[in-house]
Amino acid sequence: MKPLKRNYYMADTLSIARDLLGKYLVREYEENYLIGRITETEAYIGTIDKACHAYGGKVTPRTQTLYEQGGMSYVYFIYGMYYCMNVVTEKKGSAAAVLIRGLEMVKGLEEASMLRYGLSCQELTKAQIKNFSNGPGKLCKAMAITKDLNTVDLCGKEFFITDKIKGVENPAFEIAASARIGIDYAEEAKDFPWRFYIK
DNA sequence: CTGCCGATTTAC
DNA sequence: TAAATCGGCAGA
Repeated sequence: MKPLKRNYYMADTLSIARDLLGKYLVREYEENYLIGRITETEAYIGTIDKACHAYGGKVTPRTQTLYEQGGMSYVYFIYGMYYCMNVVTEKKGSAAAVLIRGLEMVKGLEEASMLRYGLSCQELTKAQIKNFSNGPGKLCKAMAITKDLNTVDLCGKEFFITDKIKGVENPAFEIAASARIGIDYAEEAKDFPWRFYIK
């Protein structure tokens, strides 16, 4: 497994958000690998986007990570109980990122199932399987992604994204776009078609 | 220090 | 449809 390199993340944020679909988020966790295929993303671009935490150049302890160079992780805590994981994009000083909103687990199922539901994967209902990691908070729970993984360099070996996993097929897919979820407060930005997902 | 709000999820 | 649950942030 070869992590995507730094230059991959220094590009245009919308292009990266689309291109991350079908790639694999890899997390080394207690001697195992938890791996999920990315199925849904959203772009956030501070300069022009009222939904971005760093809109208008806002700097706070939390948003500092968004100004890092592309390829860093941005993990934040939300609604008192969930984490969301982003990939920081563009050059240092530019606040932009891609939120990972959906995964299809391809490795580490048993461990992920314990993390997500406290159950062995054999015990899961159809509904639980369907809802396993199809949301930003859910996938962070399934992969044990917490604030400890904020501002981690995804060009490292323990937590990264790659385009191929040995023994795992890369199915063809079509990309769809839509408005982003859960940002009704963001005025004109709420309609930007910056959500991308595999049909 | 106080009070409101949130890039969500789940239960009712 | 609404509760859960608490850190982040702005304003006093």
